[in-house]
Amino acid sequence: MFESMASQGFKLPLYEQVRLQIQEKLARHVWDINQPIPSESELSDEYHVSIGTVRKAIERLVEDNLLVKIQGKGTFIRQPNFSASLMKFFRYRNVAGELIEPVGVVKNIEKIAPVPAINAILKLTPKDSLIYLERVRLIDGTIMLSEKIWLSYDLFSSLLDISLQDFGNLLYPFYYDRCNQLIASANEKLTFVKGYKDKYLDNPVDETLLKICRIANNLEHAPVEYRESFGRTTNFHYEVNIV
Amino acid sequence: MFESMASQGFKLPLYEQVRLQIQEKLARHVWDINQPIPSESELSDEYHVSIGTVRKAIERLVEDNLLVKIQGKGTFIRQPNFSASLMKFFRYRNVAGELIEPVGVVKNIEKIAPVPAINAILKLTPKDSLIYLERVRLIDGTIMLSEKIWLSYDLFSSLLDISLQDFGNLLYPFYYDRCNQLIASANEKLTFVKGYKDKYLDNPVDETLLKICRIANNLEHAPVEYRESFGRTTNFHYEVNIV
DNA sequence: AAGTGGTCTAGACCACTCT
DNA sequence: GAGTGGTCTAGACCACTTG
Repeated sequence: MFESMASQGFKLPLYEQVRLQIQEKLARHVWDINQPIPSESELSDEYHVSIGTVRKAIERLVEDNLLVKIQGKGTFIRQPNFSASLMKFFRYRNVAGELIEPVGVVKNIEKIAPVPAINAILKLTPKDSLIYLERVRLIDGTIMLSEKIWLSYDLFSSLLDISLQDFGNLLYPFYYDRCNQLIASANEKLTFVKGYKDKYLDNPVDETLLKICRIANNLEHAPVEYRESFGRTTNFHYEVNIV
Repeated sequence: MFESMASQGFKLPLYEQVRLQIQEKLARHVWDINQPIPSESELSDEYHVSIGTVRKAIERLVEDNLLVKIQGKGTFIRQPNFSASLMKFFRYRNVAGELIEPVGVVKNIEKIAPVPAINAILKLTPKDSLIYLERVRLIDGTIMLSEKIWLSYDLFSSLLDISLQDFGNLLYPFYYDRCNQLIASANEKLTFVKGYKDKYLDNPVDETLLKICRIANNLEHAPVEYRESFGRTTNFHYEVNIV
């Protein structure tokens, strides 16, 4: 670990250095996703640190939801579960009275010039290009939400190769599969607007609409998506756990 | 630690037993809140376990926000900070355009008979009495939110001794000081209602109102408060971090 | 200098899973 | 039985705070 001590600066604890090395290997998909990663004793041999130090490094990665330990079997790479995702907070009640996730349909995706406010939010330089995406969300075939999404062009350019109808119901799996960006956390602000007329949303002009602004972050806590959603309040349902 | 091993059942790891012992002392206010708790080596002597085991127990209590470690000084009991609390998510924009927390005024508090639905939410037996509390929240002197709050009578009976005007702007400090209940987590559901006429809220009858249902939990993760808030959407602002 | 928590080690034994 | 992670120990040295 001596070279990495030098390259990382002398202040970083050993277990943090080990953590970064493992995290880097995870990002490079060095290990088979269906097999356990090397055991703690193997890793302690590989990095020439004690097993306790490896355990502490892995402990951190488990906290960050990158790894899962299973006693007796090994330590595994966590598979993101988008269908039961923590990212899904709002639902609508359908005609049957069930709370369901609105179906998503992408209407437009294009490369656009930088927008100062958005570039600032996504912590990009003022001259970085963006991807702009329009998407609607439907309940029982009716558009309830209209979403405007901005992404870094550099990170997400491969999304432009997908034709609109090939986008599935969820976007985040595409971010993950195509662009290697796993959305791990987010900040949401809910406010209300009145007199807003949306391109896709068929709302009475005097109706109060919900506006949701989301900044979504990847595993490295870097903001990678900014989203503004305009939604009808009828049958809307938002649920969140606060800790 | 042998007696406690017997009383706790033989399955609980040592560090969990130590954690529970420390947690119990915290609940009984055994230690001065302005002084560090006994050092890790003192605790390892007291409980006859290794220092690593004490460290693991304390680690858990730090994660639960019960303790704070400061290197070189010691481990301290965490003081709840209600004014900058994690519990404050919604704000309103005042006439000056600033986002502020609405001022809270308690209008009514009384002991009431059990309500099956509420008793179920608070995980009480069907015959446990309740405390019912009505409260309004104001911005610039205008009532924007009307809150109905239900609490366990057994846990919160001492609140009945407080006269209405002595309740401060915040309720949770009273829960903590008078009833030893620290609110540590919560679940909130936001929906909308139309045609609801509130006793305190001076809203047009056709106005869409926000309805917030909150279940708030103490440090032991037990639900202790159920709250339904009806609010006007004008200038409303809700913000949450999702992890 | 003394005391605190922070890092790191080496090794023991236990509980669980697979074959 | 062999291999995995889970628990627990005993002791070393470092970094920070206070007197």
